Formats: sequence, structure tokens, C-alpha cells
Amino acid sequence: MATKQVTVKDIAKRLQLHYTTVSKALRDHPDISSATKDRVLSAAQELDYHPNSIAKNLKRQATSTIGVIVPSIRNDFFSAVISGVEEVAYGREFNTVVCQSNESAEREAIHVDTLISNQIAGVLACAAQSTTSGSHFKALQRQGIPVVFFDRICEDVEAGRVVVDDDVGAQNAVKHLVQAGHSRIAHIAGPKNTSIGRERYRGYLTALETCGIAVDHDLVVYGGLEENDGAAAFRQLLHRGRMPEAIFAVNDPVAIGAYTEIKRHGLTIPDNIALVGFGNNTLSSYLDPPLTTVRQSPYEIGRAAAGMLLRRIENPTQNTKSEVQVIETELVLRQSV
Amino acid sequence: MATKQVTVKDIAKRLQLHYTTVSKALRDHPDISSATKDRVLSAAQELDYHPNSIAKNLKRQATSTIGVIVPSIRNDFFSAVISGVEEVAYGREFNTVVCQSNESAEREAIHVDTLISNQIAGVLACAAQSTTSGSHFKALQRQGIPVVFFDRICEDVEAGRVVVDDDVGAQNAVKHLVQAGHSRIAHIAGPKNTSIGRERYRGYLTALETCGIAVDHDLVVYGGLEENDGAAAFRQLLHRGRMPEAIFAVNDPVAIGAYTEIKRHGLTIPDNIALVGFGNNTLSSYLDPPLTTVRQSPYEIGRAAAGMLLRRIENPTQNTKSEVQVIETELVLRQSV
DNA sequence: CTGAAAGCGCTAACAG
DNA sequence: CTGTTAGCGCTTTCAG
Repeated sequence: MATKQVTVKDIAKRLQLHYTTVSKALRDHPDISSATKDRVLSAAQELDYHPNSIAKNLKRQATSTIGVIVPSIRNDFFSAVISGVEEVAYGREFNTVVCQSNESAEREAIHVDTLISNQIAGVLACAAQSTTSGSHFKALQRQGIPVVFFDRICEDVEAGRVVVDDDVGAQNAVKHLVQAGHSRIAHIAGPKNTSIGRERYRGYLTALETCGIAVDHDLVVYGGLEENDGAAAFRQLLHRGRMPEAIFAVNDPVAIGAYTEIKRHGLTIPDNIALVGFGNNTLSSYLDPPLTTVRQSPYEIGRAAAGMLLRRIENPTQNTKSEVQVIETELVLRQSV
Repeated sequence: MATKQVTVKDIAKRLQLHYTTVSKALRDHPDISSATKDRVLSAAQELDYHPNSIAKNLKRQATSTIGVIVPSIRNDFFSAVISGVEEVAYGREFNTVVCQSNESAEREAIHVDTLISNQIAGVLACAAQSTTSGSHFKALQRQGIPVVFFDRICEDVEAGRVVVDDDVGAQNAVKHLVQAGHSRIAHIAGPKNTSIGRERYRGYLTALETCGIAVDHDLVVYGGLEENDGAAAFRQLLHRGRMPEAIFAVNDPVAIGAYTEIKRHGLTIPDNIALVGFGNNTLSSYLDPPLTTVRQSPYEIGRAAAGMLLRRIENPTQNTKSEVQVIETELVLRQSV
């Protein structure tokens, strides 16, 4: 701070008024005559006055800032979510602070801590892969700060949730593969400790069952959620012996990793192997062949999550109630099947 | 705030100490005996105490939060920049608030205003397309808040700048097209009022000149910076008559728009038309054929910009000096030429 | 309609 | 080593 901040007192001094009068005038308080209001306003303008939100927030014991914790901003899906969040937050005069967990529960906890210290109005979070206990999120709630999870939820925390129907989305994806004539359908699954990993795996099982196909556990490979995990998983499938006819991957990055690896092995999609992802990342439609996948509408998820959070901020009694909003998924048919 | 916040006073009360003693103990002040420090620390733990940063910030008249203003978070390039920013900010115990301008100068100004009110420690910005005057950025500087521009700078503001050498990057791209045997090289240019639009256009001109090719202004189309702008621009080129042999687009999204449109017209890349972009967006390497483009290292740009900003925050005398850091570009050769 | 006083939670300067 | 006092900029009573 090079220049000393201009405060209500400076305006008051110049106008020979008391500073509380100025404060009221600036907030258009009915007490104050419009004549003085005008004087105050123009003086504020001249002096380049900017109200100090910090002081205001200290006084009112609350802020208009929401925190968003995502594994990584560099990710089509999350950046779209954040964009949606920022959009509705901006419209309601809220600020958005963004935190990256890098999939680390520890870093997530640190972020939560500083958010609490900053009297954050509410928090949106997608749980990190390594997050097993939700204790840091419970700390937020103990402070009366509402929490809404999106995408990957923390099951032991009673909070708002905005999710897609992972189970049904996965079922549709797998059923589509069956309808295309495949029965040896592999699944490149996500981490067992993420909700999306579990749910999509469940959908895979249900679909096979529904279609009367016996589950072959040799066709299921567990891995992470990123591109290199998909590549590694495909190599592992190859290693295990008989090639699958089709693969359902836990998400698009993983599908794309597999996709690249499949091509590297001189195989063609969908002739040798059909492939379905989950998420409809931007990339997927540009691949050759374009990837069949499950649309997730991340921007909408962000908007919905922010909406739910703001509702809870304004309605603090509900804060620790569970509440689920499910965003529709849709199978996007393209040429990888 | 459902639960009343726990403050130093609560700890003091329980321990029969004065609250300032508690404050000092918590900050590990040498005044305090380690015995009392221990008592204070464990009491803090028990009571679930979280220091109030708002009060602290009010006291010290400064925050540890930096603001980032980008046109849109949903953009490969910007989300990578933000990720880099957040990364170094986190390492230096700074928070990051993210604002979207949606390319609107007005919205940018509003964001600046609330950032000032929140006593932001510094601001990183990529100027919106519609930003012609930098007066709102100057308002930041009047408050002693350092500003660093990245990617698109605001030329009338003396501030830090982290850019790539757009001119040279563009020259290399165009020279590559010449070396590939093309001479009718079109340019899909960006808006004239953005620095990247102007500089890359300049590089295009210089390259042609250097190679002894006369500039044909019919081969230059101006447009925006997004995918649909690229598609529209290509249609316009077709409309004007003789087809170019090659196109240099102001950035990857525009190149991709053109790419899609070229394919839609049944033309093949690079046989009918060669294509070069700028930015090396993730998408570009997955296209078929993959796009030749100029690598920009957005994550590095973000890291560098944040580094420069933090340096300026710690060194407030420099704040209104111009200082430029240029991030290397590199031509990434792929199959679109 | 305008002014005075108190306090949000914390820290810094000074006294004991 | 611990306590006192004052104040960051603002809002909110309550008096005039």
C-alpha cells in the first residue's frame, strides 16, 4: 500500500461532517438528506474513495466469498464447473476463490483451514482422490459454513450434493456396447475410494447383469482418473491375455489414454476395439474417430452447485442436511463404437 | 454463521489469561513462556479455534490474496495459466481469487472495483477484447496495488508484463509455411485492439516480407478469437475468390474453427490447404491431422506472472514501472502443414 | 436530519 | 513474562 487509503473520515473531514453521516450517506440511508448525499457522493468520487470490504466484513461477521476446491483447474471438466460457479456467484455479487487440491487430502485440509479463517460464506468441493475422511469438511460445518459437493462426494459428510447419475450413465454406456453386439466388455475403473469410481463400476455390473452377460473380473482394471492411467490400464488388459471387444472407461481422460495406446498398438477403433468414455470432454468430439461418451454438462453442474450453495448460505438452518440434485446425463453417440 | 466464532477471548477466559497474551502465544511470540504457550495451544485445539484473517487483515491493512482476471476460465489456455498462478501463490501462502471478464471491459472494471475494496494484494490480468482504456487498471495502481498483465496487455498502463514473443512466434509459423512451398498464405487475424492480434499480424507481415512475398490484403481476414470466428473467417476467404494455399490463424481455437470448416467443405489438410495455429492448446495434438502450432506454455506463463506479481507486492516501489518478461515460444511441427 | 459511542477480532506499543 | 490501552474502517444503536 503505497498511498494511504481514503476512508469515510477523509470524506467527512473535507465536508465538515461526522464520519458516520458519511457512512450513512454512502449507503443511501433514509436518515440523510439528498443534498448531503450528493455532496458526499461527489466528494467520494473526487477523493477516489473505495469502501473497505474487510472492515465491513469484520463488522458483519461474514463475507460474500465462496470457495471452490477442485483437484486441478487444468482439466476441461473442472474449469467448466468453475466457470459456471463464477458466473452465478458474480450474478449474486459473490466472489469466487479457487483452490487446487492436486488430489491431495492434506492440501485440501489446508485450503479448508484458510477458507475458515477467511470467513468464507460457503464451500464447493470435489473430493480429492486421497480423501478418505471428511473431517476437514466437517470442520467447515462446525463453523456454520455450508458445504456442497459436486462430482465426487464425501459420503461421510452430510452436505449438499450435485452429481450426475453415475450409475445410470454407466449402465447406458455399457448397454450401448452390448447392443452394438459386444459381450466381452472390459471396464477401466476409477479408484475405489472415489464415489464416481464406485458408482460407474456399479453401473457396469448392473448393465452386464441386465443383459445376461456374466461378469469376467479379468476384464476389470482399476486405476486413476487421468490419461496415463488409461494407457497403463490398457497395457494391463493386453497383458492379461484375451483382448476385450469393447472398453468402457471411467472417464474421458482415461478413455483417451486407452485410445492413444490402442492406436499405438496398431489396432483400430471401433473395428478391433470399441470404446466409450464418460464426461464428454471437449477433446472427445475431435478425436478420430470421435469418442462415444456420456455427457455430463459441467458448466450446468457448476451453476447448480453454486445455486444450491447460495441457497444454503441464505438459509443457514439447512446447512448440515443432505440434499441431492442430480444433473441429467445423456449418451452421446459417436464413431468409437 | 450458526455457531458463534471462537476468538482469542474465549481461550483467554478459559485459561484465566488476558486475551493479548493468548494472541501472542498463538503467534509464538518470545515474550510468552513455553508453558503458557502449550496451554494456549491445546485450549485452542479443544475449542476448535480458527484465527480470524479478516480481523488480522484489517489490522495490517493488507491481505495475502491475489486476483486473476481472465476473459474466460473455460479455455484451455487460461485455465492452465490460472493453475500455474494458483500453484505459486499457494506455495507462498497466498490465495487466488478468479474473475471472468467474458471479454467485457465493463465487467472487468467491476471486478477491479471489488478487488480494490477487498484490499487485494495484487492483480494479474489478461485484458478483455473490448478493453480499450486501461483506466480501471490505473485505479488499482493509484491504490498502490501492483498489476501484471499476461498474454494480452493494456498498452497504456505501465505495469508488469508476461508475454510470449508474439511477433517472432508468428514469423516462425509463417516462414515454416513458406519453406513448405507455399506463397499464397492467408492470415486469420485477431481483433486489432488486442495486443496479440496486432503483434501476430505484424509477425505475419514481416515473415512475408523477409521471404520476398508480396502481401495480398485479400488474404487477411479479421475476426474474434474463438472457434466460430475461425469458421466464419474461412468462409469469408472462400467468398473472396481464389483459395489460399495455407492459413496462419491468430490462435488455436480460431485455427480449429477454420479446420472444421475446411473439412466440411470436403477439402483436406494439408493437401488442399495447410494450416498453422498459435497456442498449442491441448486439443490441437489430437486433431486428425494434428495441428502445427506455436507452443506458448500457459502454465509457465501463469507461474512467471505470479512470480513477478509477488515480487512487486514485496517491493512496492517498483509497482508502476514497466517490466517485461518474455516466455519462449517454439514451433511445434505436426501434420497440418 | 446529524452526531456520539461502542464494538467486530486482532495486533502493537507500552506499562507493570 | 503478563496485562493495558488503543486503533485498523466500518456499521449500529441511541441521543440530540
